[in-house]
Formats: sequence, structure tokens, C-alpha cells
Amino acid sequence: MPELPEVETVARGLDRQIAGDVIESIWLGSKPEPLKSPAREIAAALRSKKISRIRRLGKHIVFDLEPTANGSAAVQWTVHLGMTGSLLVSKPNTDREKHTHAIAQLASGRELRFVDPRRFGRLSVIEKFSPPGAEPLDISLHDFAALFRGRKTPIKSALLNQKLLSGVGNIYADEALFRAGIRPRRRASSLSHDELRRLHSALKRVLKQAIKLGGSSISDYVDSNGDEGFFQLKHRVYGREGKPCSVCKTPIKRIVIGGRSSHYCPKCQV
DNA sequence: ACTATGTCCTGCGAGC
DNA sequence: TGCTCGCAGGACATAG
Repeated sequence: MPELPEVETVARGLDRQIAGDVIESIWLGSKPEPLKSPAREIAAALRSKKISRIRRLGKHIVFDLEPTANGSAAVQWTVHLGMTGSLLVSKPNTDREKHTHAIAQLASGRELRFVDPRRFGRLSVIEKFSPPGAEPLDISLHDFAALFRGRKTPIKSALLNQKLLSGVGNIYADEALFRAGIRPRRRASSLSHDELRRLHSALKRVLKQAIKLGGSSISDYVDSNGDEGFFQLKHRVYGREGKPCSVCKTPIKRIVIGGRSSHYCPKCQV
């Protein structure tokens, strides 16, 4: 589910709501825990910590925790939402949703709940998190072009490779390729300079617009308030198989690339 | 080093 | 109504 715009929306919402709050304690649920770090390490690292800020790096939500007086080092708590994860700020007496795997009790009396039906999400504690790839909203055209040099893989797969770009997912890869007029199966190394320029610009444009609209709510994505996004209304190809292209009316095609469904207009994209 | 494929999990909608 | 199948925003491990 959550790609860069959705994760950005959640992180901004959390920063607005709970930055400055203190995690009094944490409850970690059930057997196959969605944890990268050991449970006791996470619990110990979060207990009594003040959250100085919350932000997005790649598709990760990063909580900066202030060091405590007894000299413990400053650490970060990272949350990856996987396909179906959500982080919700709730009143403590509200019903616990099914598939709630972690709850942080905050000093303000609220709770931060991690809910994830498919359990692909991950929680972890780390000294300083850094995403593996470049930040799509910041990367220069020069560096962007260099990412794809000599790569035989389809451009769609390259866009999804988090070691190249951190944050692009299936929806925004398809939407950016449509806006740039490039077919998803094209070999990454085959793109001309002009195509790379268009893709670089289209990707930033689509991500920024999606952030403005609070992301795409396809099935169960909601932000930290439980509110839906609206960018799904702006999708031109994703999820529109067989429907007419918004530009030329040609039916949108759906193919599978690297195991991921990929949507494009056979006339507008070359 | 790079690329393709399978796997982890649960839920939902389509089709029979 | 109720079953089975395919599919779903992601990211890893593994094999070639």
C-alpha cells in the first residue's frame, strides 16, 4: 500500500499530532511479531522516551527519540508499513482493531497503534537510519540518469528497486511512466536523455501532487487520523485496465513485470 | 554485479 | 449462499 506519498502523509500527520509527546510504555502483540529488532530491545529503547520529531525517509517512518538523562544514546524508531500497515493516533478507550500488533501509550493519554493485517510491516530500533537509495524528490537529473545506465532490467522494475530510488512503489511507477510517455517494459538503459528528463520530471510531479492530495486510498490506506487520501481520483493508468485512456481513449493495458501488475496506454506510451 | 523468481501473510471480489 | 481462485500498495532470500 503505502508508497512515498502515503508514508509522507502519515509521517506529517504524526509529527503534527504527537511530536513532543512521551512514550510511557509499549505493548507488542502476538506470535510472529512484525519486528526487525528483538522485542525486548524495542520495548527498552522506547520506554520513557520523548519523541522529538517524526519524518519520512524512503518508505520508512522515522521517530527521532531524545536521549534520556541517564546517558542512553539517542536512537531512532523506524516503522515500515509494508502493504497494509497503518499507524493510528487513538483514544485509549476506543476498540482495538483486529490485527493490532503494537500499541504505544503516550504521556498525553493517547495511544499510537500499529495495525497491519498482512503482517508485511516492520518495526525496528536503530542508531541512525539511512535509506538504501536516493530520495526521489531531491535527486538531480544527472544522478537520476546515472541510476539506469547499463541496466537491462525493465524501467518499471528499476523504478521499484529501493536501492536505486527509495520510496517509489507500484502505483507511482506506473503513473510516472504514463506521464512521461514511456512503456514500463522498456530496458532501463535504452531510455534517451530526453526520456530520462521527462521521467525525472514526471516522477517528481506525480509524487508531489499525490502528497498534496494525501496519497492514494486503494483498499485500506488511511492516514494517522484514519482519513483517506484522494490521489486515486487522479490515477490515469493504475487500476484502469480496459478503461479508455484519458488522453486518446485507447483501452489501458495491464501486463505483469517482475511479478507486479503494470498498467499503460499502448498508444501514448512508447 | 546484476536479474528473475518465489515467499512471507490475510482479505476481498469475481466467477462458478 | 458458499466455495475456490487470483490478486493486492513491499521487500527480502535465493538461484542463475
